[in-house]
Amino acid sequence: MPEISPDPFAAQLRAAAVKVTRPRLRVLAVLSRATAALTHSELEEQLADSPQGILDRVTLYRVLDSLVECGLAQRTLDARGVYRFLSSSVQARHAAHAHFHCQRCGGITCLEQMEVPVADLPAGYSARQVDIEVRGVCAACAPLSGAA
Amino acid sequence: MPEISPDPFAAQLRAAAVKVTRPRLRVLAVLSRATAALTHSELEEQLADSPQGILDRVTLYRVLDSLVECGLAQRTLDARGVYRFLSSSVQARHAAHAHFHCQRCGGITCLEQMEVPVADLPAGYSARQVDIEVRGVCAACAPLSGAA
DNA sequence: CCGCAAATGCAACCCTGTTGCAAACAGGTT
DNA sequence: AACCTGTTTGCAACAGGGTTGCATTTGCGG
Repeated sequence: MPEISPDPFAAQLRAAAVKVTRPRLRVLAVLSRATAALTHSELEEQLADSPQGILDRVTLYRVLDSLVECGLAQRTLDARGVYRFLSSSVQARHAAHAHFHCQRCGGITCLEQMEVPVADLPAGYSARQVDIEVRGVCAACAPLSGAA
Repeated sequence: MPEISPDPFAAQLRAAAVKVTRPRLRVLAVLSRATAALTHSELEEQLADSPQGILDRVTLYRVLDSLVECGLAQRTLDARGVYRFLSSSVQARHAAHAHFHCQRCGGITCLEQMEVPVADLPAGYSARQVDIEVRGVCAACAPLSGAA
């Protein structure tokens, strides 16, 4: 009987007012150990390798949904259109700023110094996130940029 | 015998050095009539409604691939991770302004009124285009977004 | 200890995008 | 005009990500 277990993940779940369940604890553990955003299948693999064995695909989706909904995780789309999940604590270190995409080398650079404008939206719209993508040619590629 | 047909889309295809085929003409026509980027299934629907009837799903994908490859269309990912296609001529009119991506329906709206900040770049970098993507919930989806 | 809502697990499904292959076609050649 | 060849089309089947329905289990407050 774990009355108030010392588990920090359980505490996070309680603080977020969601039930403390084994699948949620397992997912939270993997997510907060990760250094980058993981796809559903990457999470599934890592969970399967754990001593507790596989976690149902659908359950994993639903656990992720609940974690996103209660703010403990974030969901983003990667360049292939696949969802990636990130624990919010990890995300906090990588906040909202502009990115530069070099059209020549494909590299992505963070533009920490560029200020993010306030979204000016039509009535009824609500913004959750503003992404700025500047496309052009980076310093390394500038000398070569004659050929498109 | 269409030596040089008056069809402007055929001319575009010839200029791009790809064969002039009925499916390509049909897709180009729909794309250049569109005011926003369309998904594959939206295109499929619009084509099915035309007098020429349905166009094969796979053919549509391949036609879009060829149009993207020859530069007559552009492909982007929407907020749901679904490809959207835009004729390049439409894209030209849509250059530097912000877009709103609804996270619920995936729709993309132009935010004409939102000013685009000047890119503040490190030395050596040059910007060609600044994309602003505001993510959130659009007016149509707002009423539904509580019951996530 | 009970009860109930929430969460889990399983099976089946949908949708987007791809691959393989035979038949049809575009467009230059004779 | 008929021919030839590489491209394109259409069909069927597949793959992977993500979702839905439903019966069973479980967290947790009473």
